[in-house]
Amino acid sequence: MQVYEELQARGLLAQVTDEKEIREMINAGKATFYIGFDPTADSLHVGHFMALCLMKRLQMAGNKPIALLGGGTGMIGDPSGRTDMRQMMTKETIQHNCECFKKQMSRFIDFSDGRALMVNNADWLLDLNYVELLREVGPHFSVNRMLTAECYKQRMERGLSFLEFNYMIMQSYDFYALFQRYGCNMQFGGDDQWSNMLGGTELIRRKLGKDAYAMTITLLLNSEGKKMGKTQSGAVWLDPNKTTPFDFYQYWRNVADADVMKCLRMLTFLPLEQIDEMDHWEGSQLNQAKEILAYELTNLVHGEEEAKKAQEGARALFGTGNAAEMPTAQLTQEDLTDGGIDLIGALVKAELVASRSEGRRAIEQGGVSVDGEKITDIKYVLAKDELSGEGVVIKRGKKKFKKVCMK
RNA sequence: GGAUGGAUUCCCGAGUGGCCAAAGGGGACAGACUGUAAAUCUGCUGCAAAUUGCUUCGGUGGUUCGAAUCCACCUCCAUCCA
Repeated sequence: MQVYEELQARGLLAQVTDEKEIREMINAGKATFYIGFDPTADSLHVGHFMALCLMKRLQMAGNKPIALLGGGTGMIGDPSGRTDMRQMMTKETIQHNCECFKKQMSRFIDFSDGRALMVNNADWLLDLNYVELLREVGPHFSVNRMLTAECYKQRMERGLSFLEFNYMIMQSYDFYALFQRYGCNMQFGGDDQWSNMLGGTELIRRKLGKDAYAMTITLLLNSEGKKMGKTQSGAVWLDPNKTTPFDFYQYWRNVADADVMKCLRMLTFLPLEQIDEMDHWEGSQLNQAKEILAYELTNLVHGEEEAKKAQEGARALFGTGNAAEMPTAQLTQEDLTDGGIDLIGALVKAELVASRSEGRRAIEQGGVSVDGEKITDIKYVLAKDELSGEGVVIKRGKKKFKKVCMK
């Protein structure tokens, strides 16, 4: 099975400009393609991860990837699919974020010996002269048409600033610039980028009379139609300091039944035959599939060692097993009063609850246990000698827990 | 620039002088049931030294015994006109 067919079988492809041409080109390994990453945060998240995987798959098939950092487009902010305006970021933040992205990307993509490129659109966008740019590309964009673009739809109701309206033009200009500089003839991106990407192929055709292609990846939505990779507290990050490998593992371990197979197909590098075998699994057997999914992804993002640790820790908590790899919170002498700490305080210190009020509620509702024993007394105190050595395991709800011990 | 409407807690949204930490819904969290799933039911959802106290209703000042609510100014947003 060739790469295009594989992408298709995995359900990754959403829209393409010219199926036949693209299929031939990437199967033959002749494409130079780019994917843009706007530095909106100091870590990549799951959405980016999908794009990186795609990049890797295509690189393995002999195509040449260009990772484009949006140091310039980040100055504007992509309004696609958003209902509110993005916070404007300072140049320093953008610079910092670009550095972080760079480090993380190098883990996935082989940039050695020119097998892949990493460029920053700040290099050409920031020096553009307004009037020159207007004369150069302005005539090729129809405002009427831009306004009908899907990516602006939501914003037509709530307001769209001129700044953001220009995002499409910047992205189009990127493609045009990359085409000329590096012979980049294809652009990939999330499906929400479709109209922005078409802007680029259009511009290249009008300016240079040449063909360029665009292809989008299906957005990873759960069965409720929401973007996956988001939790109530924000995105699931690839940076272990922002989302611990254990939490990362748990996120995937906990996906809904309806979403497991889709995630395995779209996100992992497991052979399709193996995934197809799991396809008929049902009921509680799906838990195995979830474990595989969680392990595979944690392995890809954080490495084998972390993946194993996370799996161990999870098994220890939910079944019987070695508790050695549990996330731990350490207390210092200062946290203690009269040689102990009250349970509410310990919950707060271990970051299992956000405030003492929340901790109190959790205990009152029977959601807290210490070393497997449910505690309903809000005045419960942990003595110092309980905490020394191995410490105790405090569990809040079904899935949140921490080992608490003295430093 | 002009006219009108608006800004309330995580989100939507009621409240137009004391009965308001603020209805209702969503989400989140916890419990029951389960398979670390979904659905359902129940509880809960500002903070704390917790039958009480403190801080919240875009911002600043004012009126009042008392302000989310009234007044003034400011900021931002939407719609229409230019």
